[in-house]
Amino acid sequence: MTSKVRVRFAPSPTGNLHIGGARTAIYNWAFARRMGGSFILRIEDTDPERSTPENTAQIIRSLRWLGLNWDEGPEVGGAYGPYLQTERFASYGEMLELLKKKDAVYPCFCSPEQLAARREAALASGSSFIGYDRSCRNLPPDDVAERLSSGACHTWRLKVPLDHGPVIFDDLVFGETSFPIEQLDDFILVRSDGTPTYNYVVVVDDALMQITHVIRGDDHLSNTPKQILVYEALGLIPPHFAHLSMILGSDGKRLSKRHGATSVEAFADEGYFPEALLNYLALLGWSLDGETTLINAELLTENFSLERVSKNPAVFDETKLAWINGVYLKEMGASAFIDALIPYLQDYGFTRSGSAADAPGVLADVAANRSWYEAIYPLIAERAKTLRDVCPQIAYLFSGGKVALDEKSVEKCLAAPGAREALASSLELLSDTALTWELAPIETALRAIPEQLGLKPKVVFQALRVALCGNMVSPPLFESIVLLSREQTLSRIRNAQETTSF
RNA sequence: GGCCCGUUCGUCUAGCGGCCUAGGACACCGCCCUCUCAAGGCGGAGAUUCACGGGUUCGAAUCCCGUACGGGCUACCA
Repeated sequence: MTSKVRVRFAPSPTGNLHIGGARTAIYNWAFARRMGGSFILRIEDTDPERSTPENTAQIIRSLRWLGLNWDEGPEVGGAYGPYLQTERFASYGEMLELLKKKDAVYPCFCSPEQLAARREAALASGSSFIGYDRSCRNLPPDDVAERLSSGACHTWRLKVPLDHGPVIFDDLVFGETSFPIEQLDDFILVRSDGTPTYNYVVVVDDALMQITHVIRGDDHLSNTPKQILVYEALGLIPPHFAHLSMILGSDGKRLSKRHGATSVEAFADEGYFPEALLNYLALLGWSLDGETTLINAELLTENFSLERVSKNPAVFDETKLAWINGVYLKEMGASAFIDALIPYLQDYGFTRSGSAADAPGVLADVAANRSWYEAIYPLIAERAKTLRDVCPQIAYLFSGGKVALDEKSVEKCLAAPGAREALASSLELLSDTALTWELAPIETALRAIPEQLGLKPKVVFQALRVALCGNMVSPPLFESIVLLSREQTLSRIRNAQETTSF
């Protein structure tokens, strides 16, 4: 086949975009870009009960957030539209007429109750085949015509060619796969209410949109032979298929809400970067070479290949995602970091003027104190995995002249022998207005204290840390002092002295 | 029940007949660095030798057949 590659991602908007769907979308996109083909987004919204426009909008937002772009689909249009299945009903009807003309389908008048009863009976009798028994397949033509004209309730079923032989296709991930024809029943194409079923619409849409490669979850592997039969009934050549194995939770079961965050949106809210999620998902089930753990969109789209997609299901490991996210955090730079952090600062209500009622908005505060905010970045970049991690760690920078002291830390560091002297000396040195409020002079001055007092550096600095940051664990001390300003630093030391005086 | 698919360190994976006494990454442990925590550097443990059992072959994690386990389909859901 020499025609241009055309692939699609076809989510059904019955919820938000999940990790599994996101990975399928990424692989389709990467494959299209790698092959110089087209990536198409099609919304499968034929289930009116569960599909909503909100979900569609949400899915599109998540795909965009991930950095994916499509050549055809909602929002961008294209020559093979519409791209919402609910707007494509006419073609399903036309194709049904074609199938009727080819005598490839027949009406079935069995009721759902009858079918269920027969299925149960078949199951109970130990029969290996529990599909439709084809009782309407050979009804006398006159009878059929009569029932049809009298408006009898009926579905349309595919007339599976009995002499077909096994349905064989070469899956681009799983290799040659074969299904015995006896296992395939005359499944329903069009329901009694006139709506088409999934295995029918997906074929019509993919055919009409001239999709060349169907890349989707392997829960569809067993549906593939049915769809191939529809292609054949229509007189069409089926596309290539590539099935992707599932993503599992840590317990080895299919990933679901039970496992915590599973939607792309949830990860975005947690403060994961799109580049990091894309990176992680790209390598969850596909590998560049077995060595590469960090990959960006460019490298991915230059090298993606279906041959290197893994057949095994993969367990989703948020710890590794977090590690990757940390790498991106460390590399993004102060400016981008602060921009990304703003929503979280707003969440916590952090501004330089503390929680005063007349505090300016976070946006204005950041704009007015840009360099101060950017100075936070080197303090935190190595200590946080996600943006949401950041705020608790930098809360002490936003509490003004006072900081809440952690009890345990006070006990361990402020109540320790030498702590009082350390605070007193620090207060004295830092009060000296001759001391320039910059990192080097501050650090030089404070580093002299341990020797002067005959104390271990650790004792002195931990006491000061607790006094200033409220906790024995914090970002670097001297840098924090610079950010806190002389006024706040002195105030916090005095405050700590009061707490510890006895 | 039937059909289909899968099975390499805890996890993601490399491996497509000899380079494997199985490599990388995350996680884990230790040491170094150090004002704490991280980060970083160095090292370690970790796969009863590649689910198990048979073959094929001079030679198998790699090919074939069974078994076990897991998953999917078997809907007038998608």
